[in-house]
Amino acid sequence: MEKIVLIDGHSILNRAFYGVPDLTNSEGLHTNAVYGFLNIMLKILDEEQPQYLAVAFDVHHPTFRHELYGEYKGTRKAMPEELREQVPVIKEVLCAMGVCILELPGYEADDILGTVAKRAEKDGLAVRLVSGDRDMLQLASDHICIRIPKTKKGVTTIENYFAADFTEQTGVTPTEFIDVKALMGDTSDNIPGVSGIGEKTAYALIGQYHSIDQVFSHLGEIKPNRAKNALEGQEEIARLSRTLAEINTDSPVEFALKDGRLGALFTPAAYPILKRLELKSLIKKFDEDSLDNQDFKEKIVSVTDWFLAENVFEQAKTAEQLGLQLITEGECVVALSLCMDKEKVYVILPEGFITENYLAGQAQDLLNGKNKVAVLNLKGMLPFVDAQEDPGQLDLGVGAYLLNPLKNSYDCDDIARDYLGMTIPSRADSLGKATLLASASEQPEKFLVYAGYLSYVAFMAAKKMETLLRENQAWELYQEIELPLIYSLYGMEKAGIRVRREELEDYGKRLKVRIDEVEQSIYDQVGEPFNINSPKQLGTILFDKLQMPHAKKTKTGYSTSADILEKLAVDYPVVNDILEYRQLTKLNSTYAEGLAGYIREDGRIHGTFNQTITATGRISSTEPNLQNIPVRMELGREIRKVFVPKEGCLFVDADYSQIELRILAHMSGDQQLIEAYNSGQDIHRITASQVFHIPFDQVTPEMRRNAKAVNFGIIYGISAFGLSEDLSISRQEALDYINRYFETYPQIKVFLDRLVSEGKENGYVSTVFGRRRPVPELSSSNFMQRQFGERIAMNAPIQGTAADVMKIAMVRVDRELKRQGLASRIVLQVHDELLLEVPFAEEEQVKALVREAMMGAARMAVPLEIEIQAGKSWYETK
DNA sequence: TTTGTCACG
DNA sequence: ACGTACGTGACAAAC
Repeated sequence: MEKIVLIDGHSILNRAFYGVPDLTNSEGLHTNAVYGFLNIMLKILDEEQPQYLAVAFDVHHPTFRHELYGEYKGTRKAMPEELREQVPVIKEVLCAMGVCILELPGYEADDILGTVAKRAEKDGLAVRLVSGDRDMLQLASDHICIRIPKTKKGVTTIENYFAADFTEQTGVTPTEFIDVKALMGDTSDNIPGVSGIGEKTAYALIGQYHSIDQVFSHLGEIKPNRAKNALEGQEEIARLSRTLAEINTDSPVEFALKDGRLGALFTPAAYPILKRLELKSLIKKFDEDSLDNQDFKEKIVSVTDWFLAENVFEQAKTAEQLGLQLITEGECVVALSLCMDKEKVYVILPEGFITENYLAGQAQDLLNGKNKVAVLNLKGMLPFVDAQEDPGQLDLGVGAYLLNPLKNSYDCDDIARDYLGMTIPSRADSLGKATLLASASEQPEKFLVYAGYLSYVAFMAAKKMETLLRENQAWELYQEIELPLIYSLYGMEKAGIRVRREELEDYGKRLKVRIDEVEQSIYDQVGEPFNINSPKQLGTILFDKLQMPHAKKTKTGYSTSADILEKLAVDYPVVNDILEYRQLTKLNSTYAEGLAGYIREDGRIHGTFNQTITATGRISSTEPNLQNIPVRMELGREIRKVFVPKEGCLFVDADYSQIELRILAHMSGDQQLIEAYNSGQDIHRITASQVFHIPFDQVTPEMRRNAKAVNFGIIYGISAFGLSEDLSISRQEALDYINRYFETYPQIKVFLDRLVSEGKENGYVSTVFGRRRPVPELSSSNFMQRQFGERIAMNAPIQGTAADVMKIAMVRVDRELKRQGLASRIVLQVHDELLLEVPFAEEEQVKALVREAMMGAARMAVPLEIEIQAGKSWYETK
């Protein structure tokens, strides 16, 4: 028997929207409903293996039901914007997949589905009708099965109803269900029903009399009296309700079975759409070979002959513009990809006389040459080439980051999609999990496509990127800050930082001794051993077994975070031990053991500094993260003793003092705050004195602490809730603080309001140096999201300007070190702090140089103060 | 792979 | 009624 699957489009989209957690692609487009819809559809198709498929949608148009009954709502219910925007998207996807879409003005999807289902049943097909809406159940029969997906905790189960299943469960037949609904009404569709008759009574009546007609014919004998009275005189309204509730199975829908013939869903047309939606698990289902890279393959010239390679490089040196990527892995050069016109791409492989060094040398010459060279990832090439920064170098990854810092990657396929409108396979699409080296030898064809695209995309996107950067007032930012910064960051990575391995191990051993003690003590106090690091187990022990009061819950269970535990610690001594245990195991796993794994042969840790991660313009640090080495607690701070300069050197550590608050003063132009800074006094104390109208020398430590928290709050995009949490005060008190603050510094209020309205108007906010951060949250229909957007709009320009200033300072420090011929070098940047490794003899010179470079990085309405300290370890520089 | 927690600015 | 301070990354546990 052949089979057709019919899907109620809006209903399933709706189910998916509420069942799948919020999901957006990097353009800020919501995709959760589309994703959930496709998953449900694929699951059903997989189970049913039908020959035919159609999806019905409502059209925004009054239906015959509205004509009958003006109050009828049906499907024209309010839809959140996040869902509404996904309606055209799912249609686009289905279209591209070749799925038949049915729409009929004047009829609802239900009617289309009912009509097609009945026709198909008559033609002898098995019918599977997929909907989230129980109204559909009236269509169930021996051959029509209604399937209702339910999502609980992310798991989708599907309830199935043939006519018999339905009757068994409800006691009425599917057709009788229409009459049930007519009596009880439906508030969501606004079907009136008979007032006074609820669900129970409706089922009972129809179960007994089988139809509205019969109910009213036997009105006299109906019990209880309450029901009888309710029904009296309501025959007309009941019949109207029945007409509204009944699905029309004879609507003029044009559908021939062959229109619904199911073909391959993962078509080349669907590929770019799912790519843009960034639905990774679905993209995986595309068969790579069926996708069309044919045109591109014809452009690729694979070069393994030295003479040919020489010839190509000779040509490249005279090309005005070229795309280049040295493809490397570990210490190896895997290939060089080179493109100088849109018709040809060279992939040059190390083989015979073409050595890895030769390729690196050629890449170096091209980077240092006169031509404009576009690359996807300059920092990745620097370990292999000795290149100098040059205005002709365009790093597309960094460029794309400046144009939109919210993306989660800036790989070749991202650049191709966003700047060339091209859909090309990602590395994983082409090569899977294989290494580059393995791919080059084991799947050379696929490797050539991957490698070829790298320089091709760089070449093709370069002009567009430069134009866009100029249009966005980001060109100067790129040229003056980000490009030279690539070299600074590489310098830090290459330098690394020396770590005393043995002392780190000793530190770890000391931790472990104490961990064992505390662990045992916790088990003794609680009465049983358990995994203290498991929030779930810990929650059970504390809040179920020991019956401690649980203030907050996360979505999966009790919250056991430090701020909750700290409140409990007053009454339950064991909680203190748990907090200590947490602290100790954190230090041990992340720092003692974690860092040890990164120490290289040279006794140093060479982390990675990422330039294209953060939304605000800061850099980030990974493998390991050297920007979150403990400092606030003494025990953690001890770790800094193992970070030491090399022999003959000391550390010079310089940090900006309150750079963000100073930037706030500058950007807002608030006279009061500017004067406060120019007075040179303790800023939080002045704030306290001015906000609370207290003489400066009468400010108590508590007042100062509160003022400091308010200052922080302002920078984070103030909210009464956040401040109240931070200070453990009431919302009202927090609000009073904020109001007083704004009375004291009125220009700051004006400034922050301006940032929000600017963000709403432009869709982005900017730093002093023109770095932009889009704030799509500001146009969300969700109140929380919008509020979040407002905080972002207030914070990003401040945090981002501070990041800009620090980047400028780093570039200035590097240039001065070089100009003055010094051997000192920056080894770490921690947002407002620079750590330099300095030969003894250079200490004073470097201190002066760094001070000048950092303080002079930007001209502001308030001085940029720095604190500078030298020491024999990072620990000593505080 | 996601969640909770916690280290930093 | 909702459920929040801004920006990161690593680890262990749970899914």
